[in-house]
Amino acid sequence: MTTIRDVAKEAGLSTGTISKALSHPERVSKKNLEKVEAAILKLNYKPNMLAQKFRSNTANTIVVMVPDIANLFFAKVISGIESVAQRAGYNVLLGDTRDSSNKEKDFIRMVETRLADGVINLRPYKENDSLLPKAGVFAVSASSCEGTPYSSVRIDNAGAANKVVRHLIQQGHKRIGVISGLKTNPHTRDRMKGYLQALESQGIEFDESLVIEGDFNYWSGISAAEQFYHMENRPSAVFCMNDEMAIAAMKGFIDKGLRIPQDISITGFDDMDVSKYVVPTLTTVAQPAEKIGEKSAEMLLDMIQGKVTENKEYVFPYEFIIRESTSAFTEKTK
Amino acid sequence: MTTIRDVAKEAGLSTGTISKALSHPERVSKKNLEKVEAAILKLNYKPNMLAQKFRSNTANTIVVMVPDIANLFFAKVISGIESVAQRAGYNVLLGDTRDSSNKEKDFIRMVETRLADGVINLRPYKENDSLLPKAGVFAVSASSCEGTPYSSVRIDNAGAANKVVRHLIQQGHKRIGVISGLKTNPHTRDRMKGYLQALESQGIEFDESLVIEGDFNYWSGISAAEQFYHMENRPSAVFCMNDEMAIAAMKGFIDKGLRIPQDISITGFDDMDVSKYVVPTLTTVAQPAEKIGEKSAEMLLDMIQGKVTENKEYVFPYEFIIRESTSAFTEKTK
DNA sequence: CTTGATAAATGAACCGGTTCATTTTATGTT
DNA sequence: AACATAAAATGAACCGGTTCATTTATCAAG
Repeated sequence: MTTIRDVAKEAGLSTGTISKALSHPERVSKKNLEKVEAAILKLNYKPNMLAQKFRSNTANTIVVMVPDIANLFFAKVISGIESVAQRAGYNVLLGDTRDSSNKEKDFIRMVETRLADGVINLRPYKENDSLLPKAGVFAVSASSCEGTPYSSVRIDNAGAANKVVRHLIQQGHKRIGVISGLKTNPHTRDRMKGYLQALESQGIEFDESLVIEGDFNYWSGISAAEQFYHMENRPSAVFCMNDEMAIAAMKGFIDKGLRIPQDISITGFDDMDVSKYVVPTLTTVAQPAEKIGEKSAEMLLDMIQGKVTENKEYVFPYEFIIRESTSAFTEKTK
Repeated sequence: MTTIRDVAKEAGLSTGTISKALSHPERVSKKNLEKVEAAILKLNYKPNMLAQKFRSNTANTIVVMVPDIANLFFAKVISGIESVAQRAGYNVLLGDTRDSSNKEKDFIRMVETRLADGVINLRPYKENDSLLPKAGVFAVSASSCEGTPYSSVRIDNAGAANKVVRHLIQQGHKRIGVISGLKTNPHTRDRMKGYLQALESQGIEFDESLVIEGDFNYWSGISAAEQFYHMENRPSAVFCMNDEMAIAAMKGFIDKGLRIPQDISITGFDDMDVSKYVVPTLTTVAQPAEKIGEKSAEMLLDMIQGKVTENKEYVFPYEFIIRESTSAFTEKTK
């Protein structure tokens, strides 16, 4: 392995000059700059970045902790993070935590041990979550929820849910079912809040039996649809807390012979790509995933570079997209 | 920042002993091990991993170059890579190349500069691709195609395409359209080969006008469907080179009033999650994305650790999944 | 041709671990 | 108790960059 000393010898200069030629070429004479270049070329010298990072004590790396990369929403957020990080000369270390808090600890250790400069956490903060914040660890929570105790980027989940449900009510729906995420999930909590606010503001009484707990995955949507189908007094619309369950619910209802939206309206949350492909296309809430990623990365870099010291919260606007899966309430002929 | 020397002083031992206590505790006396532990706890010492990596000259990191993480297939492959890497104590550096070969060069530089030990490339190798292999750079191509000049993991694309098309022919279809990827894409080439082989083996003449070039994205599927729809002698089945275009084509045909599969059969490639959700569900080829990722990582680690020196090729079995979007050919009533 | 000021180059020290030849301590044997 | 041997501990050197106090070169003005 050729080192900077080899280059120095080859060029007939000192190591200090070589180093400066690489980092501050304007402070080296033209003549010597050429010599350095020639020597580097001749020896095919590649500076050892580990040595650089070690000496300068900056990893130029951020860790992104993601519960599951094979989730399109997260993948898009990461994409946004990557583009900002790359532009700033930072590397992105991927931390697939598989929802394990042990693994999260491992990744946080990376910044404690100077391997990375900061962390972006893609899973929402849970109460009593002792993981973050920690002294000396710069952290940002992307896709977070209300009340996160460190810097965070999110949309107004409650407001979005409120908007969706109000729309359904305005379309004449009175019995509006919910397929929620896990009750313990903070997003579930925020979105449920919006649902309840919407009912209340429109003077509709809350019926607990209309809420079926899912887990944000396909099969829970199928199973929830089944339960709704067999219900005595079936809801005329179902607010699903993500698109995956919404698409599953549609499939579930269709297989039972219901028509969407004529017999039952369905709404989702996230606006995954597929949501505009499915038949019928899905009414849903779009989160600017890529932008959330970009903003998170920008906020983290600002903290790392000392431009910002206190925690901040950034709330992105969401977009409510009305497509084919919802329509006005009509008295059904059974 | 507390260093190993601080710990040594606190414990009344030498740095060498501390270092050994951390890496080879069995070679340190019990008594001193306890002292070390106490000192570390007291000082809250975290070893500087950058220094470790620098000294030992092993990054324990692999770079994964991906053209686009927000693509579910890639995301799954990455997920597989991550799980293997994590288990082996390796970190995964994410390299979103956005299809730019400049960015690929940047990421390859990371292994040349000792920042990473190897590279997994998720985009297929193109002819005259001077990027890899390079001296001293361990590389594996996941999701590759025939004739990749370095270690690679892939499925038999040609064979899979052959199987799909043969199935359609056996169902009585004679005019089988193709929505291909970009002609320059190696996967397109391999799958096209399979299509041609299937036709030939069944004695059907190739009609060039039945091949419409797409780009693997949704809109190209829509546009191709439009072209097929207006064709004089429309095909009775269309082989799409990925699911996204297949789903788009279905939507395109449905919007024109065609029924699937009664009026036209559609097949995809990849078996994205959605493909079992769409109506009708899509007949397609499943690639074991996660396993491809795992295998790629295993192969790379074997190379890095010197267990394997020559290039290898691993071909995974694919799975042909027949769903609702295909049926036997029937004479249509226009 | 000095002189002074500025720009450029030098090279030793340093970052915080690991390594290994050497010394010290512990263990076992007769 | 004396000795051989093995186990444990030591600490200086090292990895390959960067940094900075110091030295040397450059150039304009007197």
